[in-house]
Amino acid sequence: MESSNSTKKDVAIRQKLKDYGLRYSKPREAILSIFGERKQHISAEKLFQELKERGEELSLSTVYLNLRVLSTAGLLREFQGGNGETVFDNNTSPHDHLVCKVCGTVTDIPLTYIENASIHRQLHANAKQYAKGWNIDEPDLILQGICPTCRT
Amino acid sequence: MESSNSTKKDVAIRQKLKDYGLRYSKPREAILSIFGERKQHISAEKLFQELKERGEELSLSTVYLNLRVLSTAGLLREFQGGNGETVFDNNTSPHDHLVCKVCGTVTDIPLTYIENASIHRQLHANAKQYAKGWNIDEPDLILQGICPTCRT
DNA sequence: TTACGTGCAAACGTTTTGCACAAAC
DNA sequence: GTTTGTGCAAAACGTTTGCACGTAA
Repeated sequence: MESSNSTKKDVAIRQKLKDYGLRYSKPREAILSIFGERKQHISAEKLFQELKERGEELSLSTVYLNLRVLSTAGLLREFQGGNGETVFDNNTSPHDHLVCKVCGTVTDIPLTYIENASIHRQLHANAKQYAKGWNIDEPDLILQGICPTCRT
Repeated sequence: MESSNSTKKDVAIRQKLKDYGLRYSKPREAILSIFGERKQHISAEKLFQELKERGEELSLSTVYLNLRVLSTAGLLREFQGGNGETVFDNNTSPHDHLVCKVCGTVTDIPLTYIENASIHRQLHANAKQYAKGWNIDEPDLILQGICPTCRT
């Protein structure tokens, strides 16, 4: 059972780690496995809870450490949520973010809706013009607002 | 000396507090006084240091508390800096923000450069279209990048 | 066998909170 | 006189770090 459960995905994740120059470890596989399924941002603490629920045995500090390592390597993207939590998602699908000022919820805004090429080209050009010396080649756009739940 | 030093500005700040339904206190005056001068974002800790340098006697917890109160009242704007610090600026002049992913530096991008009306109208329209139920009437745009200092 | 990942516990920096006192209205 | 702000110290929270051990290559 266990071996049949850890065949294809296992191999894919091992390869991905190798591609990014990282060693394989069970915690890393578990973490990447979750990010592979859910295309949603998640905090270290919540990720740790989810891993525990799945029966994974790893420590919180390992989660923190690997989220950093994986982000630095480029496998994950990291940014500040609205309530002081650092949040991660996988870096594969380009999209912008909508952050609730009240509860900190982070919601994706897919390319097709907000990130049309013209807007980003303008933003990028203008920012570059003003922020000389900055490296903003990857336009990572964050809009703030108040989510439906918090409006009440 | 002291009374002549606290005439006009004092009165203006007292009035502003009253307008926003807040009581006057010496710490609040000192805090608003700083935000009135510098149109720059500042963290609670740095604000506390600056107040101490000016000879103001107030506690760090009072700074935190009042930054919250003043933000909630609408006198200040609050958002997450790049390194887990919450940062505040006064809410008077509309502008966007450029945040360094490495050191957390927050740089203003004035209206004229990045926030031209057309971009914001597009962003706003698109976000509204997608993020139904969200309240994003105040487009507060955050661009991420790496600042000149951290590029090396 | 060497370099790197892990777990634990302790430390850290930022922010919040409880309480007794003081000041504003 | 009542309501609200303050200072202090302690606690809470998210995150990092040091170290001894374990595991991948």
